[in-house]
Amino acid sequence: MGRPPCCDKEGVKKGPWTPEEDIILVSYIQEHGPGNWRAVPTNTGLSRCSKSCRLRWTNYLRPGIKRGNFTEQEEKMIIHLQALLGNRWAAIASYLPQRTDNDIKNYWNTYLKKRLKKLEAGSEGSLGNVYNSASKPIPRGQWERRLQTDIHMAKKALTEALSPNKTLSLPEPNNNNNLSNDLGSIKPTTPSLSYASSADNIARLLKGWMKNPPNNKAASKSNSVVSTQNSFNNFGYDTASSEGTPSFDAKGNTTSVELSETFESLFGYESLDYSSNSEFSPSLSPEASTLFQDESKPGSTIAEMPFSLLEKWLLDDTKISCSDITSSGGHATLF
DNA sequence: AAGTGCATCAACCGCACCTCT
DNA sequence: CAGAGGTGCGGTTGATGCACT
Repeated sequence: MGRPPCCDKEGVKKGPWTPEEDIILVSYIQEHGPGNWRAVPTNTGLSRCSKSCRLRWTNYLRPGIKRGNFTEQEEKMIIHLQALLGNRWAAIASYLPQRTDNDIKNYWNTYLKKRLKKLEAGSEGSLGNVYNSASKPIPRGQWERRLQTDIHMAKKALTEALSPNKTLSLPEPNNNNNLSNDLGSIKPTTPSLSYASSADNIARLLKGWMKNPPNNKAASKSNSVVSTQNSFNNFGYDTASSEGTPSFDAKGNTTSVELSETFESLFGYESLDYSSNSEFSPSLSPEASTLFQDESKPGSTIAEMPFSLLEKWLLDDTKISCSDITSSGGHATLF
């Protein structure tokens, strides 16, 4: 017996979302919160598939999303994480605040993959810098070995971080900047700004829409959320109390592990430039928060999820010794 | 200026997983 | 335990814009 489609194909609108649809969707979510997507088209009157609504929200309308212009640090992170995790874009996105898996996937497929290919082909690209701060071209084998070493270092650090005698700091929501800078300690993060910045994000979108009337494609992309930006403060995410107060924190679990900075330090990155964007502070993206704490799963906590994830990762790989890594012929086939 | 090819990215599709009954 | 429904994820597509000729 075949499964019925998530939505009947007839009467379901496809294609780009209009600002009006965005407004409707955002208003609804504002009122009811994300989730129960099945009910969204019914309750809003949108002629959209529930999946389409969810996608639109998570990839575009959701507050706290940073779009375009990947920084060099983000680029490096993506490359490292892709090597570590493979094409698990959602997982990768969880380490890149503000970025959606779709965004990262697109960026990888359209840009990074090609550059890496070029690199592999022997041509020098700036990506060579990822593994060579001196910006010198490095032979493939060399940078791959270097990658392997980085991976090993990351794992080692994580192992230390997760070891019983190394306590993770689980800061108060507003205290997340005051974390150990110990290389091995994994910085917990709060999902804070994600939703906290929602109003700002939406305001930005709105600005764009104002500048580009709805008949313009770009306008239809962003904007929308006009009348709702202020009310995001009551979004159920408590963006108002915002000053970074995690909205997801309703359950009192703000102890997610932020690996991004761990990776940064592990790989010698400079800090991601959150400071350049006052809206941002290091934290998990909503994506990450979703990964680590499903809103619909009361039992799970931010604290638990990343640990199990990391533990699994470590356990899966503790068999791979450093020597294995460095002598494996230089291929990042860890999984 | 017009035509063509390429790049980008939002959105769709299908599968897998999870939860509930 | 099994089946159904809901959600999430990754791969892929298609529309659009841009660059080049």
